[in-house]
Amino acid sequence: MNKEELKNLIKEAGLRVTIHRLAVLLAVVKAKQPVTVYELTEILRKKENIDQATIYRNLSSLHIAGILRRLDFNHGHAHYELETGTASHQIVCGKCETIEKIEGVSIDNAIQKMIQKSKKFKNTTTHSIEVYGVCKACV
Amino acid sequence: MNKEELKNLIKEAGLRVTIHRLAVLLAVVKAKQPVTVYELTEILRKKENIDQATIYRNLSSLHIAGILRRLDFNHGHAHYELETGTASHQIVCGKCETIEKIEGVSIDNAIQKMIQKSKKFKNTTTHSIEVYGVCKACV
DNA sequence: TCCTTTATGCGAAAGATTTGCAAATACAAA
DNA sequence: TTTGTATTTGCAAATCTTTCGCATAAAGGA
Ligand SMILES: [Mn+2]
Ligand SMILES: [Mn+2]
Ligand SMILES: [Zn+2]
Ligand SMILES: [Zn+2]
Repeated sequence: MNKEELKNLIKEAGLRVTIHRLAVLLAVVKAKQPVTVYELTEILRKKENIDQATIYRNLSSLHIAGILRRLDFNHGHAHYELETGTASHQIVCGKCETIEKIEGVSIDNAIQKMIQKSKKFKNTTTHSIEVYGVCKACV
Repeated sequence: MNKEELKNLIKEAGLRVTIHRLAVLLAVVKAKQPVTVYELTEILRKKENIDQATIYRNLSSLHIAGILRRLDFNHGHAHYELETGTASHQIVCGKCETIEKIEGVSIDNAIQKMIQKSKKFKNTTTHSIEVYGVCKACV
């Protein structure tokens, strides 16, 4: 995902391509893990002169537009990552705040079964699995 | 899970069985969905004279003891349910705050694969799947 | 360039959770 | 049953996270 592609994502969502919005999106995409507002503030305040409220508003608009995914991990604060498709699988340490993203494992069958069993939902868009444990560093 | 069994859970965790702690646990267990602090406050303030801080502290101690599971659902506040085993599977509406618990779908194979792929974790304890979509009422 | 809508900065407010401290309570030992 | 000590609670204040109001600035189509 290069800068031009990200610009197009924003445009296609009907949002305006501002310096700050692009910078927020770029920072989320560059991060190796789902990134918090606190971390984004650190990253962006150095280069840009960007207000905290602007970060929150852009994360929100990009999330509503379906460009970003929001994850909480039961940390009491939000984390964001690029909404790439339908799945986001992570292992989360219950002691420290380590998160490890795991790719390449599908649970599509299980999701289909869940939708079949559901009474309130006809179909779904995305899903996330959080597997909890204690990481090697914390054992 | 009756009151005596819950008392034993608390004792086995090395915690003291106080009226408030038992009331909090009982209220969580009785709820049909993962319950929020706000809801617990409403429920418990009527019968008991219990402070908000006491609710938070008991939810925390019961969670740390492994008796309660905490779930956020990206709502910006915590929800709690009884920690029954290893899995908690929900479908969550992205518009309203509807949550539907789905039971009877296993993803143990996928979890095993995730642990195999992990570099930071040797084993794990619990997991949750949140499937996101828009519920029939919100479509 | 002009116009209208959308985005931003700033400060304040709201919502969620945690903390310090003194008083009350649980419960094991005597 | 009484006593002693560690845990729990109430209360108020603090902290952390997120949202909002409003005036100004910027985006982007006409
Ligand atoms: Mn975090
Ligand atoms: Mn909720
Ligand atoms: Zn850890
Ligand atoms: Zn809904």
